[in-house]
Amino acid sequence: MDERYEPKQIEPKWQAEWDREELYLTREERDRPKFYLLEMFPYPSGEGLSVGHLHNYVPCDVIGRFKRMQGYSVLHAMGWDAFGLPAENDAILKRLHPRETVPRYAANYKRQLKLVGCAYDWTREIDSSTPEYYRWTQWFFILLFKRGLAYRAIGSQWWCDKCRSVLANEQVVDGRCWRHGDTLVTKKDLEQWFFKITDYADRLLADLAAIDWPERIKLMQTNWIGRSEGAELGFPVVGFPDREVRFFTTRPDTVFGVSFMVLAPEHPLVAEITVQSQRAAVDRYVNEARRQSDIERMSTVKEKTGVATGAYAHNVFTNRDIPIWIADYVLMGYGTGAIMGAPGQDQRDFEFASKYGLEIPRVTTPADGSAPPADRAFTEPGVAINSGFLDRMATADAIRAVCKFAEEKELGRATVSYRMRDWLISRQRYWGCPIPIVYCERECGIVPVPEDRLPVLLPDIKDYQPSGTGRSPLANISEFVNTTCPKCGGPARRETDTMDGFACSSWYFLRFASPHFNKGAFEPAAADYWLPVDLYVGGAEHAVMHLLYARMWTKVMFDAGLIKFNEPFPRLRNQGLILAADGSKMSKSKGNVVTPDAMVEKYGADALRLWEVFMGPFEETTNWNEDGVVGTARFLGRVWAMIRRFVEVGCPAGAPSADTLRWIHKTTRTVTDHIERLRFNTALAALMEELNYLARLKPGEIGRFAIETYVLMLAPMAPHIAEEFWRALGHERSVHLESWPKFDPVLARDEVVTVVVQVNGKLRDKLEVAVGTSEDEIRALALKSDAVIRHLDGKPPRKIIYVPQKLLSIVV
RNA sequence: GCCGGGGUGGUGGAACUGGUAGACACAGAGGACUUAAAAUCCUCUGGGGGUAACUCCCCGUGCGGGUUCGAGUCCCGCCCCCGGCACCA
Repeated sequence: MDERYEPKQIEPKWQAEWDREELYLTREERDRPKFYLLEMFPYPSGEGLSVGHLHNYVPCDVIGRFKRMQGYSVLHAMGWDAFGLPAENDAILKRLHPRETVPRYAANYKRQLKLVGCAYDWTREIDSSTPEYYRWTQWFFILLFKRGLAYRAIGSQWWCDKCRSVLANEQVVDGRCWRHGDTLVTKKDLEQWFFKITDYADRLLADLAAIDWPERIKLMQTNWIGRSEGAELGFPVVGFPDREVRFFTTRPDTVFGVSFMVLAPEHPLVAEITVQSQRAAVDRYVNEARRQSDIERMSTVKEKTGVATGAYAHNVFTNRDIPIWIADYVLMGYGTGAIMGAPGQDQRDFEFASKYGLEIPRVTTPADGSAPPADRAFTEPGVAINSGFLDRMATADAIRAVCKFAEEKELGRATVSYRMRDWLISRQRYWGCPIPIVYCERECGIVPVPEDRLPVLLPDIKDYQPSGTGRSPLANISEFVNTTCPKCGGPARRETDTMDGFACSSWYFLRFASPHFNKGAFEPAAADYWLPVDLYVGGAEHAVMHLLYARMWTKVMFDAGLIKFNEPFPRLRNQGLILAADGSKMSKSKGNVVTPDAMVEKYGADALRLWEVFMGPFEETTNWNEDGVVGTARFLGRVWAMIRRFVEVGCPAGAPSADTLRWIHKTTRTVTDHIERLRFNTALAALMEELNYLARLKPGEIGRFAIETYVLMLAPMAPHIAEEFWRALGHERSVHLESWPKFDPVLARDEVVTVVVQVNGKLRDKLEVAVGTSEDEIRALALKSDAVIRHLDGKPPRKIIYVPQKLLSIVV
């Protein structure tokens, strides 16, 4: 060993050696317990990895190495979420081609991950933009299609002018595009492909109970799915014998208080029922609503607006005709696009009715007999009044009664509504997985491409820029578009839209189990062994996108009998964000990105790794502070000095003292426990504490056992230096093939404990006593203590509380 | 507005189920080594006060109350920060 710790002398050397030994190939030994560890696979960006990204990858690498040492077969691989808008947008900006940039960026990510010593099995690397991969994305599309879960529909869709494509609901954030925060989305009428995720709403909701995920992610999904129980009812339109306004309500008990109806401006009935005198005003309002951005339209602070259609509906409960209005607070996409106005019991309806002078009947009153508020709606459950056959019923009973009545009279039924919409997956873009569908020009209609003719290859074209016409650039490639119908052989045209990038990431976790399998998306036996993922780690930003989609696809595969599990990620954790030193986000445009390359150059990969885990709790957001790397580098230098001294005197076997033995076992216990609980910062602190103890001893007093145990525990976090130590200690084989040390709880036990003595709840003395000292002895010792006597002030103790081996509390 | 998460020294953060607040580090101060500097090592380091000295005293985990022998931790009421949702009938 050199006198000084020089990371540059050892890190490249061991990385090359590990590669040569193929140390990190997955050991797929099916009789061993398995551990499938997975980070959300990244979209390789041109900016490369920052030290912020490593706050995810380094701790996961620690877990993978730790589990491997514990004897698990570990699957830990990396791949690239390469298809999709982010990659294409970047290439457009740089006037390059994604086919060129994506592999280049991915290679750079890979280089950086290797630079910091991450132990991925690179023989399992995957790239979602390669035909070997997207062939199976297409296969899944067809699976969904065949199961009735992929359908085509026309409708008003979110459109981003910068992406020049439609977007899914999940990709619209605050009325803006998820990739272009400065661009408000608009609506466009297009025929599009959807996945019927709403069919899975109930299961996606119910199965959340059984998975170990951060509570806040579960909540976001729960809110996103937005399940509401209620009833769907219909009131006839006066003067239109075969027309009715159908509406959904969560409060069918308030039907006797319905004094008006409101349709969404886009509602198809509007054009039909509007009376001549109102037509101009209605048209103006509808156009205005369409022009408005949704961020304006959905603002809750905005005053309610609306226009009467002049038409009336018949409230079959009150037997009265009530006006039908249109208003933009009613959304076409939820329920039926129409509501009943019950202003006495709904605050929004109350505001609307107040503004337009509509009647405000009160049909619910507080159960305790108090008066309902006069200046707003009473929205709580209570007791029905002025409600015919519902009078005096509690809200819950009245709801049931109305549903029963409605079913008997065929007016409607109890039902459940969700705010989640189907997943719009068509994109009018080039860089995505082609949708494997053909439109037959004779009579076969929509025909899926047969499985044995997959993949539908993405043509290699130069001008891939989105057209903005609502059609993908693929529509201009006649060789691609024109084909024959797989069914009848007649002339046919290909679907030219590509899939949302989130389709590719909805099944990739299965691909790692058998990444080169070419007879299916995955090899069943491999999937059975490895899946589901034992620990899934990624950012919280995917809560209602990737994480919801992947759960849906998994359930589809489960239903199709392809896999035996129905949740892909039973245990999920979100790593905390690393911000720049000033608390802002790291970005190239701000020039505040700290790269692993710079940190490795300055301090070495191991010191960087240690600081990544030491700077704070894994799941919490922290600001980057380079000074900390100095500290972890210094720590490694001190370990180096200790081990060098030990090696120089010939690695004496030594006979550790009881104290030393206790330190070893206690530290092993702490480090094991804390890594398991993903508390890497405190695991490392325990190793630092033990070093502070060991470094004061002479090599002969420490002994080989203590040194080796220490090196083994350091290995997952600082793999290079640990390898250097291990070999210097005379071992032929890599430290990373060794077993994780076990601790002996008996040897870890303290011989002396500190018992705290309190008088009236304040700490007054500390007694160092042998473990097992009796309460009586401790009481006697405490009452003899000068400090205690002083604070007792001559009074006799009224009460003494004893917490064994910990504390004695005297009350006077 | 609603729903989560959080607020602890100069800084990052420790403190398992109510039981020694500030582990482990960073920064800072002083000292050793050195011609000097860097590196390294040692000591001190929440605030205030007291003492010849100490094993001394008081205060202290966003704010105000409460429960308890004992509260960073539990309860009630506020303030602030971060994240999510936001007219979903």
